[in-house]
Amino acid sequence: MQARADVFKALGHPSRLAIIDALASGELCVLDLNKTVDADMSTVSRHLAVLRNAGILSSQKRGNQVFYKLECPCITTFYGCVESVINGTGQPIQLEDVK
Amino acid sequence: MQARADVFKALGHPSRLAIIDALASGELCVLDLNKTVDADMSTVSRHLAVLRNAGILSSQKRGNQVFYKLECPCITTFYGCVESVINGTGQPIQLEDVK
DNA sequence: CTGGTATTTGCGTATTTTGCCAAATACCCC
DNA sequence: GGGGTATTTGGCAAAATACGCAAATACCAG
Repeated sequence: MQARADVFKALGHPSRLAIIDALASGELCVLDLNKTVDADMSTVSRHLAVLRNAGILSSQKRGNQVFYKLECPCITTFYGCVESVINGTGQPIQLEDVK
Repeated sequence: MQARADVFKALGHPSRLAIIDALASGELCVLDLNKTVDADMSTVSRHLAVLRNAGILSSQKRGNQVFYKLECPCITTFYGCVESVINGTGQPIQLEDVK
């Protein structure tokens, strides 16, 4: 249960979701990812470490750079469900609660 | 993107996952949930608020008590994928990286 | 309205997360 | 070896989370 929570926790940051989005179309190096995330490169590197430690990404060093890859593309299939949560599909959500 | 992250963040705590598990079979009141979670009732209440604010649960007050219900049962379909992340199914995960 | 049960909220504290800078490390090319 | 690029790590401060206790609130029953 803690292990599950760790995976979700790793997904619980906008920058990390942006990284996953970027990696959905193929592997990228840190510098590439840094262009899409708008944070210090060291910060991006730490986000990548979080995702890698959770098992969501894998890394491979090639020459000068480190390439990251989505280890589990099924992650992106979550989004449909997450969107429905956000939009309140299924049941009305009290908007003042969602805020 | 922030909204997505908020949903995942809400899922990123073992007690909250336990709550979702318990609610998978039907709605329950706070006292019932408190039995399955092992934390102060006030803490459980706060976890419930987090899940509700994320749109994952809805609440309905009936008489003396408040019943919580899974708003989006598709959440539990995440688990298959999460398990595969945990187990490293799909692609080999370097264990020394996952640590 | 009084007592009792169910739930939430205020508050203080401990812990975790985030993010930057600067320094360290790794690797390539010359 | 020396310089340059790519990435990670140490250290620190700010912000967010987690959690228990006690108090507040809501509601039912008598």
